[in-house]
Amino acid sequence: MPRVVWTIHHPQSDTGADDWETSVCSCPYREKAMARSPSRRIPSNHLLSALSTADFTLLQAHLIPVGLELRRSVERANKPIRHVYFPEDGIISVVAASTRDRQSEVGLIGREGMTGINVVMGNDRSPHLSYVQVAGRGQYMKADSLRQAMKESASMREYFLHFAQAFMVQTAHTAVANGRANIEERLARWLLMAHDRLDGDELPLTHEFVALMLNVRRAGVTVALHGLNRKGLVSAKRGQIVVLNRAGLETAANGLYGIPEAEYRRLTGWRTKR
Amino acid sequence: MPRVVWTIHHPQSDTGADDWETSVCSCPYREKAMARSPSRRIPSNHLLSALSTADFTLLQAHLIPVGLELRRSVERANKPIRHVYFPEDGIISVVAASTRDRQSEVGLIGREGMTGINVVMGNDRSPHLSYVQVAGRGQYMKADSLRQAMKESASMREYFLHFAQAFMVQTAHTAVANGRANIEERLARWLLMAHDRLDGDELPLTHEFVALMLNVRRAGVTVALHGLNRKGLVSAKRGQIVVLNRAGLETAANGLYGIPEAEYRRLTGWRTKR
DNA sequence: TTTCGACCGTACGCTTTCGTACAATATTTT
DNA sequence: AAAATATTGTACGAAAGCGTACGGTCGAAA
Repeated sequence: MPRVVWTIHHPQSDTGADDWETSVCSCPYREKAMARSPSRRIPSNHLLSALSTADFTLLQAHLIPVGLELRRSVERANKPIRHVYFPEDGIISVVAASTRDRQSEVGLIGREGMTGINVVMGNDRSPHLSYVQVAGRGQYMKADSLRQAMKESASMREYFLHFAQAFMVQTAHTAVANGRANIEERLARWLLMAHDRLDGDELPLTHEFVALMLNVRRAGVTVALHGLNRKGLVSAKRGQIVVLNRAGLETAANGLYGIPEAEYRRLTGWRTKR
Repeated sequence: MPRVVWTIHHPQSDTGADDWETSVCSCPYREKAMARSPSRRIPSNHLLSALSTADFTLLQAHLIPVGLELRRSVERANKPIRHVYFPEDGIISVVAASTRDRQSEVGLIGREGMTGINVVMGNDRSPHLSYVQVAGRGQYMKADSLRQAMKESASMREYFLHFAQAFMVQTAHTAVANGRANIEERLARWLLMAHDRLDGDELPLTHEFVALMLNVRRAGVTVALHGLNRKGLVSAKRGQIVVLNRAGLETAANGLYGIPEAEYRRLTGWRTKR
């Protein structure tokens, strides 16, 4: 396998965090929260928008809008976690590294969640690393502030723990996918997960990049993508994959997509795209 | 793939739970606990033995010794969890099922831990199932009693959450192993994990059985086992695999073994065999 | 002691994926 | 506009693993 190429072209990485305030979240939790407190400025991160007003207030002063630039390192392996991120657009991926050249994505976090699960679970580090894989924007805050807020609010702590549980299920299904699915199935699953976490249907992804995520050859992704294309499920331009038919992709994922998503729904109220 | 054959021969399954009181745990945590309260009857489950006397007292009255018979179902997918188990010998495995015939082991629990992580995390169910994969013995209690105890003791709750975190790391590395390792490497990893959780060096496992765990052909296990045998790391009889050289197996696992184990150590104090 | 089923060793053709390579095209830089 | 670079399409032999099958052996039950 060739060395990882990190100078990947990502059109989205230019946009920065300028327009984060104008973004729209159609999830019903937001409407409810709006009704509770119309003046409250609610970020489109699902966890933040679903918090009660009281809980959100505990966090509000600590949250800082931030652009998630491609490759920004969010957590390092076995180093103290200083900040946690609540993405609103873009993807942060969690990677387990057994050796330096044997890394593998084990989970993916976007607008449905947060980084720093270990902080939520009462710890300060983990052997995984995570970094921004698709540029976007979000909010972040000091890990210590989060700890303080969770100490003050049991409901917040419980809610974030629910998210952690759903994330565990995602990781488990990554293991299943790696063990028992072919490239096309895994690609379908990954595209759906990315689609859920990004604005629009056009995903700014190169084949090389997706290959990294799936731990397969770049050429393998190209071929699998042609397969999905032939079925009319996606179209592809240079550096871009367009989702045309979500339902079809779910079929193509052959049971690998859906169970973790149902857990996100059940435990945190987050709905994926339809 | 032929339908799962569950009538596997397991010598150990006869022994039942008769001798659980006589088993010895050499972990230093036990010694310490003994010193604190010499009359306290400490199970050889690591989590239980490492609890403070006060915390253990909260659980003690609820714990019931139990034989873990092969195939006993411990948790069902999406069904309320009624009991949690603290194994002392034997292996319980956690399985994610994307479809009925596409199951995959995502984690493995023995004397270092407990089932019911979801209960610890404030929930009552999970989409995974778990059942006894290698017969043994342990203690179990009602999930509600555990909830009550955790409500009364923050330190217990935190400690069990630490275990849950280490378990997450194990799951993540299962994903890595499934994605990037060959059969022999995965076999070495799995044997080490099983060895850590069972008494003695003789593991009562058939090839068919290990193949189920690793999601590979039975014949693939046979061949891989010969590879390890040729290197002098294991020997094998009918229905039994004997670990001869742990250090060698760790080398053979090629980086796939060790990181989760270090987390168990760091977060819960559990030491694997040497 | 014999019988029978569980378990293990081995083989063969097939499929998937890999590693690698090279050319063609799109985009950015000079 | 030309050059450099990034990205994609495609190909080919090699390797790993699969599905399947069959015979041999061990151990438990009759």
